Amino acid sequence: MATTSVKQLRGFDRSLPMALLRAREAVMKKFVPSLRENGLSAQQWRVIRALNEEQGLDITELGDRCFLLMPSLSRIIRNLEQRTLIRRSQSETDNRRSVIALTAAGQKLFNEIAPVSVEHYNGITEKFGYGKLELLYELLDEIVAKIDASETVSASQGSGQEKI
Amino acid sequence: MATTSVKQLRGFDRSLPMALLRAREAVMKKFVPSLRENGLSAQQWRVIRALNEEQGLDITELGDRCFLLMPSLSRIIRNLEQRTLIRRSQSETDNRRSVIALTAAGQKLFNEIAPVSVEHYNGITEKFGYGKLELLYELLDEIVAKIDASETVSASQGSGQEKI
DNA sequence: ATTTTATTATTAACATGTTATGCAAATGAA
DNA sequence: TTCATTTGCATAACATGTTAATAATAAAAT
Repeated sequence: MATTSVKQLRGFDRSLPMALLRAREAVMKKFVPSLRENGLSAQQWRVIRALNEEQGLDITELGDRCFLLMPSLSRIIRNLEQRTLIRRSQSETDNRRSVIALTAAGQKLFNEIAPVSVEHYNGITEKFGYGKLELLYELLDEIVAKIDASETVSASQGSGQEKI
Repeated sequence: MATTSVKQLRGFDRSLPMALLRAREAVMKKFVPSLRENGLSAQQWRVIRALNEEQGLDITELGDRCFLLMPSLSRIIRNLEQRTLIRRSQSETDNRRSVIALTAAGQKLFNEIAPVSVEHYNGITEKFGYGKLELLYELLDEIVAKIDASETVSASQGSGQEKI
């Protein structure tokens, strides 16, 4: 089994990015079609979900929470606004900021889809086991933390950005 | 902290797809820039890596190994072929198939990048711990297996799809 | 042999990922 | 205030993700 020779580049079966990608695909495989039936992409759903958790977020904050880059989010916001699932208004304290909120239609769509999402995740929890799922979350959080820590050398030192 | 009410839709911090996505981003964050310096995307690198492992793959097989869909792969192949990093020839037993191989230039590029990749993954292994990394692989493999198993009810029966 | 079906690969069309650029508004330094 | 810098957001340009449609070849069925 463990014929992987040390210090060699691992095969795809043991590539961490590929393993993470495969797991993500497996988890989403069942849910994406049900989103499509409602005319939403997975990313659009993330935005609606974030706005359901908290209304009136600006676009930068929304990007952080949904893990979307600004250019993608900018297009998604435009799309959802045209479909009147969200509403965009101007911040009163900062004229650069847009403030986003769900419309009634957007809220309604969320309420329709959310139960299916809950059921889906419950199914995965049941199949995989609650304990293992929690362990997986812990490991994922930890690997992110360790990697982030190792590159945040100081942020006040000059050693963070030079040599662009 | 753990105010997540049961049977509710989890917040983003406890969404499995998001956790997997974040982990993947963290792992790749350091490596993608070094690929870009060599004019390659992560996906193009996957293709080159797969061809280094085994030459003469057809495009379908390449897609399976690199976890890329045919349309994406079709464009990537065209791109890499134009840059003469790969060579495309016709299968002699099946006129539909293309057979792909690395050119000398492609092989050279692989040899230049591979050590950096090895070093990167060694760094992650060191930071995160070998045991934990193996545990993470196991959990990821297992969740994929469990999910796949649950949807492969029989494939001949009709009871595999309804009630999404 | 002819028809049907399945496989291989491409292209179309649209959404998103990603880096670079641009611009307007806010902030800070002089 | 004036000027430089930063921040918030949009757009450009190109690569990829994704579903659907298409063309060519192969395999199977009749």
